[in-house]
Amino acid sequence: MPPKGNKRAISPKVVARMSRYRRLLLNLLHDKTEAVYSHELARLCGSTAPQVRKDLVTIRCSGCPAKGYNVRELLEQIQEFLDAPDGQQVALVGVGNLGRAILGYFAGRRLHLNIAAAFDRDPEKVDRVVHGCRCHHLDELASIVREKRIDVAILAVPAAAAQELADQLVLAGVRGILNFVPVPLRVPRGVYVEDADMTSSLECVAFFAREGADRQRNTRERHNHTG
Amino acid sequence: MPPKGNKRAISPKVVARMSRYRRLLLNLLHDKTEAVYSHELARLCGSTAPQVRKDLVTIRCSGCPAKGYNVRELLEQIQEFLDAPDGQQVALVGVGNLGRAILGYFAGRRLHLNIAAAFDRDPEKVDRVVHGCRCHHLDELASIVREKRIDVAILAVPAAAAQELADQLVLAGVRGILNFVPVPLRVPRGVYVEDADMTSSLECVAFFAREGADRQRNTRERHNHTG
DNA sequence: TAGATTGTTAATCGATTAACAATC
DNA sequence: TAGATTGTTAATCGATTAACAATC
Repeated sequence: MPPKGNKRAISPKVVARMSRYRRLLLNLLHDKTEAVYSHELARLCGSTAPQVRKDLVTIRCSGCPAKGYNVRELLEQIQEFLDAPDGQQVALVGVGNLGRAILGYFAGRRLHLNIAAAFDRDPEKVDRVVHGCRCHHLDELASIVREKRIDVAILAVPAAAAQELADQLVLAGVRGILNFVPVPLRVPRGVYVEDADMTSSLECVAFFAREGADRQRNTRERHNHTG
Repeated sequence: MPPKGNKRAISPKVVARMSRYRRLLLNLLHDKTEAVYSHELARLCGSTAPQVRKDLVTIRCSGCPAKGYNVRELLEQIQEFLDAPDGQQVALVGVGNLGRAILGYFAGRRLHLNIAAAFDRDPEKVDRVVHGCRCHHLDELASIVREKRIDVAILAVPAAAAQELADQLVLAGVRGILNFVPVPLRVPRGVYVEDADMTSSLECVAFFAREGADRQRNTRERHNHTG
């Protein structure tokens, strides 16, 4: 029995969809579109109209039957839902091939998330600046995480070091980890881990490429009769 | 109503878990462990014993109450389930920061999946070899995909080019796409797409780091009373 | 008003979890 | 036999989907 509390629980899937709605709404705003219907948003993000409406109700957004949803209003409410008022600081742990690519990837984007520090054990990397982010030695992890009030971490280290570093991160105050290491992390309650295991994902794609199964989203396409 | 057919459908989640079991079993084999119980596997991969047993039943693996599951046998059956008999060829489309990191990541691993070719539009990258993989011009995509019998693709290109390239890939015979581009791809039925949207994942982690929600897996920890 | 959309409430679907007989 | 595990069958849970009254 989950505690439920006074608010209904938000599932990771809902948050991920919010993130996608935000991106689409930014595009629509850029195109000076003033209002959207749920079925338009659904088409743009590969979902369904009822799903979109339900998501928007979840975060107390409302539209009107005549015009749909006001893009600017919707965007503001989704931002308010997704973003911390003062932004959030992120640490990258592990500056190998993948770590550097991740830095480069996020450096280009204007997120409310800021990669405030990177960490590695390799002296070659320490004190260098990669894609605008300073790399520190792992020894400084706890102090810098505390100092910069970092509460999110991206873990991209060798498998053998993953659990130990996760423990250190949690001890230092990190409450969420995006885990690129193909190792299941054990974390205390209250800490959120999302696995981004590329090997597992690729093997899954290969399996269905071979076996020819559809994922559910494709099945839904039938309902989006547009044009 | 999904067609169901004569075999029960396999869900992506099951396949992803199989991939994780495989990795753990390889470790166990390396340690010369001969047999495992479901609860040991469950602990190692952050799942539950009934879940593991059900998964193994799904692919017709059986264990015996006295010894659990034979590691070597289990591994063989999971390999048979996951891997194509003759291997599968993969194309990487987009050799930017992320693309190169992906190449480096998979180059180190011995998978039954082989990244057979990379593609980019940039003349600077064409004909270069990155992490052991030759980079071709996008113009050659269709011919090389057909020639090398590639049926899986990793998409890591700018958002604006994603849909067009996905269309080309599908036309050339690709049946599965691992999509790192934060754009929903429209593909015909029978083509499987898995989204690996890092921005969305990171925003999700940041949200729960702030809101302090547990993911379900953490809740399950209570059942694994070990030691 | 008529047509289309919103947002709620109920129904369906699937996956996870629990319970238990069979097995070693 | 006794204790623990396997694998099945039933129950629970949550999320998605459908149905419909309210709204513009």
